[in-house]
Amino acid sequence: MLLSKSCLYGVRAAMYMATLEQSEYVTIQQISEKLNISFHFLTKILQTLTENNIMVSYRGPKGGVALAKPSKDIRLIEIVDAIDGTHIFSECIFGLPGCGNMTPCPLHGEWEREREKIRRMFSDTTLAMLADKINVFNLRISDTDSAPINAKLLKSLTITHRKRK
Amino acid sequence: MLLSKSCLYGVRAAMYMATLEQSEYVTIQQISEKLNISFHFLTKILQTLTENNIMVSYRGPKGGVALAKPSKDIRLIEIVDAIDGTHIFSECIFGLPGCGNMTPCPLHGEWEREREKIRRMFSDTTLAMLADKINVFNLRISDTDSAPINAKLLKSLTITHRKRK
DNA sequence: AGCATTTCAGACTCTTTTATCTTAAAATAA
DNA sequence: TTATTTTAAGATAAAAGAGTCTGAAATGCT
Repeated sequence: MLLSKSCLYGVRAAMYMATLEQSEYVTIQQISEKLNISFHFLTKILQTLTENNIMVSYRGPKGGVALAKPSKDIRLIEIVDAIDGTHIFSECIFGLPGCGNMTPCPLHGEWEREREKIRRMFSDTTLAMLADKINVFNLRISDTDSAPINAKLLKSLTITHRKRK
Repeated sequence: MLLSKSCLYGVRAAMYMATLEQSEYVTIQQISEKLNISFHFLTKILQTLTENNIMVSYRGPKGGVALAKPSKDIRLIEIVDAIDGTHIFSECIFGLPGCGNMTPCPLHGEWEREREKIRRMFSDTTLAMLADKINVFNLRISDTDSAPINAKLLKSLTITHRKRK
């Protein structure tokens, strides 16, 4: 698994909040129920995101968490970096410490290119983009509800979105 | 980490054996010392590879393990599939079960493309190719010995190898 | 002020992965 | 046969990841 479970939960929570697109606080309880994630576990994860200024939190009644910035200004890579760390995208594919341009492993160059593409995928994607897709196509974000969609329609969007870059 | 430690160790051991390119058995003891991997742990990993017909083993004096086929006929993907399983390259990036073309997650299309490229990287690479690189450029395969190389020279090889496809 | 609500902080448990240790089994050579 | 070398197999231990629980701190409401 490329991303840890904590990271996946954090991303999914952030996507959910982006789909609401409201300036009010949402309780972690609500998010955990909607996404079918353990409340206490999610609490810990979202704490990390508030520490990293991706979310803001407020205690007490009417409290909860909210995105710290408009969803169009939050990129997936910020969340991944905050929770799983930046090393994912600098690590040797064979786990060799010190693998780099000067002392490369046999697949260093190839993997460097691939992991850079993945990183770009994460940094090219904003929460707003994801939220749009989720709303327009009723895409799945939880592991419980299924959301059968118009696959052909989605494909066309995906390609368009790619070409724009 | 994309690949488990077991998988990394298995790949490194296979690469090492490919650099020797001899038809005789190599003891796991020797491999573990050369690559600085726990002997008993490596033994278990290589057992998996013999079960999957990637290596053959022989007990007793003069025994050890050997590649089951010429190194040019063994592709990296075989080792990865044998140890970490094939699910790596079919998994949803957000870990959502059932994510697919009919019920996709918001990044399904993008990730499907990337993971397919990674899989291709593994299936395009044979042990012989890796062994060649290691021998010619004295590349590192262990975490102990460092092997400073001619970076510019390597880069040219890497690009050539890419263009051939 | 007192109470209910909600995040925060830390300790704790459970599970999986990683690693080690011990003994058995197989093959070889003397 | 017997000693030796080596993989096979299983039990156990350590570390990391995933998840749970409890109490404290902050906030709003009555």
